[in-house]
Amino acid sequence: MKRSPPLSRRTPLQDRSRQRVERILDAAAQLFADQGYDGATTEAIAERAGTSIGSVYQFFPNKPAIFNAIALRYLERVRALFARAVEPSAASTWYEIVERTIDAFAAFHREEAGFRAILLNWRVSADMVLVNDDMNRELAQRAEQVLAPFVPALPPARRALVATVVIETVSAMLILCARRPRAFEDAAIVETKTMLRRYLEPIVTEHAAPLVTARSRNRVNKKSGASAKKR
Amino acid sequence: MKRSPPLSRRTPLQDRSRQRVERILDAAAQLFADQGYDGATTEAIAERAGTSIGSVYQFFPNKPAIFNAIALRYLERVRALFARAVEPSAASTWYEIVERTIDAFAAFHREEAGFRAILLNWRVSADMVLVNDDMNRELAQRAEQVLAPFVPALPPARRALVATVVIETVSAMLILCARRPRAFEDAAIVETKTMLRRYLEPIVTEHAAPLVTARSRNRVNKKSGASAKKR
Amino acid sequence: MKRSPPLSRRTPLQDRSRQRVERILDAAAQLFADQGYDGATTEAIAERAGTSIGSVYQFFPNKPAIFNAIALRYLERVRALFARAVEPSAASTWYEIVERTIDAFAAFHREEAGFRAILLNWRVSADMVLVNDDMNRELAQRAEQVLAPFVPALPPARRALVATVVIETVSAMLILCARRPRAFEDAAIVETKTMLRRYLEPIVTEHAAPLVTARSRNRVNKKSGASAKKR
Amino acid sequence: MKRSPPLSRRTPLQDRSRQRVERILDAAAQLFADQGYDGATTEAIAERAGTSIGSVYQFFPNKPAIFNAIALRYLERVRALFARAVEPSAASTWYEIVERTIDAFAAFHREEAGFRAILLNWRVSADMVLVNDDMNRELAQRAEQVLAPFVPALPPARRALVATVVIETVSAMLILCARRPRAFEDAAIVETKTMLRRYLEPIVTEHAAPLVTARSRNRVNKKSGASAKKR
DNA sequence: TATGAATGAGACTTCATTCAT
DNA sequence: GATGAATGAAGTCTCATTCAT
Repeated sequence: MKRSPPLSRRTPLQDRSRQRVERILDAAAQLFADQGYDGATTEAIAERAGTSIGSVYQFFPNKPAIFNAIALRYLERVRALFARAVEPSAASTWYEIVERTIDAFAAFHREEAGFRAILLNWRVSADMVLVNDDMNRELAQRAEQVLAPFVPALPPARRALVATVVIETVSAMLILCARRPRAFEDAAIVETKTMLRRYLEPIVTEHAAPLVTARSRNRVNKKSGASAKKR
Repeated sequence: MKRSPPLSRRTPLQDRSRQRVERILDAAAQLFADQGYDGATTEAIAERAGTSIGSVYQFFPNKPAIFNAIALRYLERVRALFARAVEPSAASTWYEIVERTIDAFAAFHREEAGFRAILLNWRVSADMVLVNDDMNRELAQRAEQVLAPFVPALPPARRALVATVVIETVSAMLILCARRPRAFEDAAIVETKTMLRRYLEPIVTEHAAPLVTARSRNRVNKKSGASAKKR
Repeated sequence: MKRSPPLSRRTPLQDRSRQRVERILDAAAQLFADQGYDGATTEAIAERAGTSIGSVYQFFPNKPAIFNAIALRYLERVRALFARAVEPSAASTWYEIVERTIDAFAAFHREEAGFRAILLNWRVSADMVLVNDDMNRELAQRAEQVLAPFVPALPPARRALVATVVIETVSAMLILCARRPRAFEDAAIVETKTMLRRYLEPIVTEHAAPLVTARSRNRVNKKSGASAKKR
Repeated sequence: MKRSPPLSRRTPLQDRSRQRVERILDAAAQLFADQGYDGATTEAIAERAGTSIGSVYQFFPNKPAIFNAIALRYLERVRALFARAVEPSAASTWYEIVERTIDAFAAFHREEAGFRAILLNWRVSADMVLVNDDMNRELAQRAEQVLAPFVPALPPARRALVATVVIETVSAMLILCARRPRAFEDAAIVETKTMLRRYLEPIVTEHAAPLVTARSRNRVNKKSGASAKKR
């Protein structure tokens, strides 16, 4: 009897809801960036999102939950960003991957004020889950996997540590750059790349393969050596 | 009543004041460490300091000022720490200095919960000054000076950048360690030292001496070596 | 579409509406009983009624209206209850009627949690009408009529007062019993009956008949059992 | 050194606090009476008390606590009222005590709007403790003690029940009177006294003493009989 | 100067009610 | 009619800061 497609009725509603949620998150991210977490009131978030405070609380139980949702949303983008940067396109040396990844993240940090806001406003207390640390942990795990083929002879524990050091270093440098003029950023990124290249090169060379022939070892040396010379 | 010699009276008074201020800062640092900045109410700080909220406001205009004062107090200790670690005792290679400094800071981070609290609770907004960034900036400047004799041929701009990268890297790793089990810390410090050694070694080697062979001099001269010599 | 005979269509519609209203009232009564008036949200009422909040507001202009409707619904049942209890079946003495009525109401109170909820949640403010007071007022009027034949000589004003006192007393005792263990209830009802018998007996005896001889009046005064027997 | 009497400093503070608390309770009682419990906002209470909302929350953790405090304050007065009414002044018959008590409570109900507000605004939910029921329970216990000497042969359980019935009856009648014109009240009180006299008289007579001589029984009879005749 | 009661702006949150679909 | 997302007024409560004693 009520055969009219329920989806055609539901879907726009759900779409509107989703849009509303997105608008709330956008507004909150902007305000967190402009005023800091504390400075952004839930009322102001609702207003900037063009909705009512009641609607905000329909979707989020409290303010930290909004923060968490933004962080989660950025985590998705960060995952995609990372996946794209490290995807094994032809002829990628390990250092090309490192460079590409750093550049991609630098651009992301530079363009996404909301992302910087999340990184800068994270608190130990206040019900905030999934933050800086967690994001970096996940990235480090993915970096491990990317690193693995290049250093098959490296013990997993050390490999995890190396990945963590790399990720944390890049993260720290990018957060630092957010507080410095643009000119600094460019130079700092170059420097960071240099540091990581010099750090990783011996590791890759030494653990390139559990048993390597002279030929393959040479090949490896030439490869990384060449890219290293470029800078 | 106000007849007694002002000095003999003043001094104990000032002493008492100073003690009170110290007690307030100690209490606040502990509470910031335990509950976070927001979680620590001014009332709680006063109570733990064994004084009244009114007295707290006699010495500090507002809550961020307390935070800043703690940061400032730690800055003094950090300065001393750094000065001791880098002081040119006989036969110190550049790498020995780096290691000593890292070890000293690692111990400081480990033992001073209040210091960690300052680093972890710092906010962009909220009138908080002179933390993390500013401290690191100052440390970087001092590191530059320490570095200088080892790399006389390094252009000052690059030297500043290198110092900044080193300081920020160490800082980031120590903050990371604050959130990880102790076992991680030991390994991570070793790794960090390795990274910095590999990063700095070529820099020191290449810009080691003001007097170089003609060939190397030529290469150096082409690239800002002159300005380094003047100094 | 609106071609079908209005009546045949109307009736099921109205039936459905009526059912929906009943379900809403049932749900609300239960929730008022369980959570109190304030604790029962309109949303929860709609949900328990298996309908939507919008539909609730199709039938009731606001929350107090729901409360009032429940009260009204119970008033109907209370009327029927009272009517049945006092109906002049053969050989009813006035006291038998009193007892029967008390027993009937006690059972009703005991079994109808929703009814107790109405009595306990009624407020002076908040647009609540027709509860407790109004219900008791109406019952008192009916009680007057029941009482009348037994005390034809009692001035109407006093008769109204007596009826009110009786009704309010029973009402108070039953509400009290709602908060006490069952054992208390049984004893309290016996006691209440005793009190009302002793209270009413002299009244009935004294005003038994509009015209009495001096002799009969004297006789009656000595012992009121006679009047009871007469009926 | 700081020998100045601390009490002279403290006491006025405590006095002011106490006064403030009293003012808050007065204001709240008035508002509960005027607007009902829900209608009285904590803000309005603070304003009428000539203080700030913050101060209100310094003394009371939440709104129900204010209600409870008022109830408690009235409980004290009710205790005093009851104690005075029943105190064994010379030549008090049991019925004189009943009458005096009812009159005292009637006056209290009539004059204390705040007390009526408490009785009318009590809720099942909402953290309200010590209410109507509890107050009546306590009064019933005291009434038991008052009753005891007059009915030494009455089993304690029945005595408790009788006391409860009496207290609840009076309570119900006085609450009823609060909603009726003054003229009604006067008549209703007379009627209530009559009912209670008729109810209690046989009880007192029958259980006056476990073993009584003819003389003492006569005395008792004359006593209660006399007072009964007065009305 | 020390105290802590008092202040009150403003935060978060709830829920009765409306209204577009 | 039915639905339930959206609304926003209004509530309770916290806590940094002030100020009279």
